[in-house]
Amino acid sequence: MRLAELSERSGVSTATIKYYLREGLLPPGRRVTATQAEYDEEHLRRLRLVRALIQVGGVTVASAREVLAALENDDLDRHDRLGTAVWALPHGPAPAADDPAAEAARRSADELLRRVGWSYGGAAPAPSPAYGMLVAAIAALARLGYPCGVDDLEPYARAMGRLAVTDLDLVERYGGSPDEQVEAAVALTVLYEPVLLSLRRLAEAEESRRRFEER
Amino acid sequence: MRLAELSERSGVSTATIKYYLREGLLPPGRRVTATQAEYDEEHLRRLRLVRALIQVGGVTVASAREVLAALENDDLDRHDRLGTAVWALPHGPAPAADDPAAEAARRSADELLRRVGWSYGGAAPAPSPAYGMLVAAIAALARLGYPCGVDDLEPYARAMGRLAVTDLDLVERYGGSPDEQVEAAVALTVLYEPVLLSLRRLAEAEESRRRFEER
DNA sequence: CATGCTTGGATAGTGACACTCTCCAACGAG
DNA sequence: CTCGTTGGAGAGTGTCACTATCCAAGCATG
Repeated sequence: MRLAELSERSGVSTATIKYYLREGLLPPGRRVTATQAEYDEEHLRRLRLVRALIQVGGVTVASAREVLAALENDDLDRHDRLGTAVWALPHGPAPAADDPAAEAARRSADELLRRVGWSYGGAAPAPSPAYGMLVAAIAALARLGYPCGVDDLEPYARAMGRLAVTDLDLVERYGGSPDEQVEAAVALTVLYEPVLLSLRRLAEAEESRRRFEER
Repeated sequence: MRLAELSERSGVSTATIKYYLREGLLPPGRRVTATQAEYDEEHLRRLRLVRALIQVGGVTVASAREVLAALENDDLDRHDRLGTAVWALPHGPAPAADDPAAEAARRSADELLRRVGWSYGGAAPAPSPAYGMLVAAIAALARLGYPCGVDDLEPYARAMGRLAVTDLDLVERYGGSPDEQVEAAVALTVLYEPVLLSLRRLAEAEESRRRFEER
């Protein structure tokens, strides 16, 4: 199909598709003549994934490029490809090393991860960016004086541990080749984030109504 | 304290504090002379909350202003103030009404909320922005062909329902006046989001290692 | 073949956003 | 008195995700 049809079927403007091509988020089409190119279903699928990452997942163009590159790296096994892709997802700046609140937060995080038995934290050779994100969030909570001790955090960690099992069950049930499974795992990681956050807000509204509403 | 001291104790530059004052995120200080103003602990606390919302929670300045305004609206009870504040939190654009994927997603979302017994969904007089966020995310998943049926989503909703109870337990244990509790509820809603997401990514890495790592 | 529309590629521009810089008059410590 | 500091206001900066404009090369039709 031509660029115009790719645009029509994806709902993305031709200008934006050209931008993605330039930025390397989409592989170039098969050149037919000097000024025309042909795109296929794979391009459409990839384009939809890019849109979902950027619009729904809030991933930046630069991060999306890294994520997609990791997905296509045939040198890695499934676990490492998934790890590398998730590594590239956006995460706030790592907390400063000299901040006392960050230092305490780091200790809380380490103790939490030890309790639930996860690696990839501060003790790992290369802690995941998600670990830095966790430390920054705990430090911010502590600075504001809100409860964020290990006992407070543990139920959240256990809940996420259970959900991760559900996540990967979905991925395996989704089936497909290992390549497709890795792509599915990344897509589900990112796209289920707004699902989780919106469900949590709805659940909190419900619970707040039960506890606080005055009639 | 002077602006400079407020800056020092919060770690926010004076230029940025002036910007927040201009934008109405921070109430003006008590004017001492024509060119000097005095700030107190309440300003410091508010400033830290603003920073946490913006930097850790990823809330925009405009949204933060609305959230803070809702917190101070004395006309509402606790539940409504919390609801209004959470209402103002950022959420993607609501899905188009004429999109068939969005329409199917809306039906899934409605069925899901019916199953777990929550209001504030599509059937409510004014559905929460979180509902729109949920529909948009489900629609994106469906367009990509990933599993997002009601049965797939239900465990996530139930998990978030349980966490919401934990959230509000934290708020009530935190104590303080109703005003402070509402502020705590908003802060915990926003600041626990990165905690949840980072824990989920760490948990997925762990689960992926268990299932996929080749040795 | 002439005409006029479409296509893909390159370049520069736009608008939103969160700051950040510059200037200025009024303090106030030495 | 002087000279650095303070708070306020407006303009400027850097980033980011597009988006509008050009242009030359097709292709479709008379």
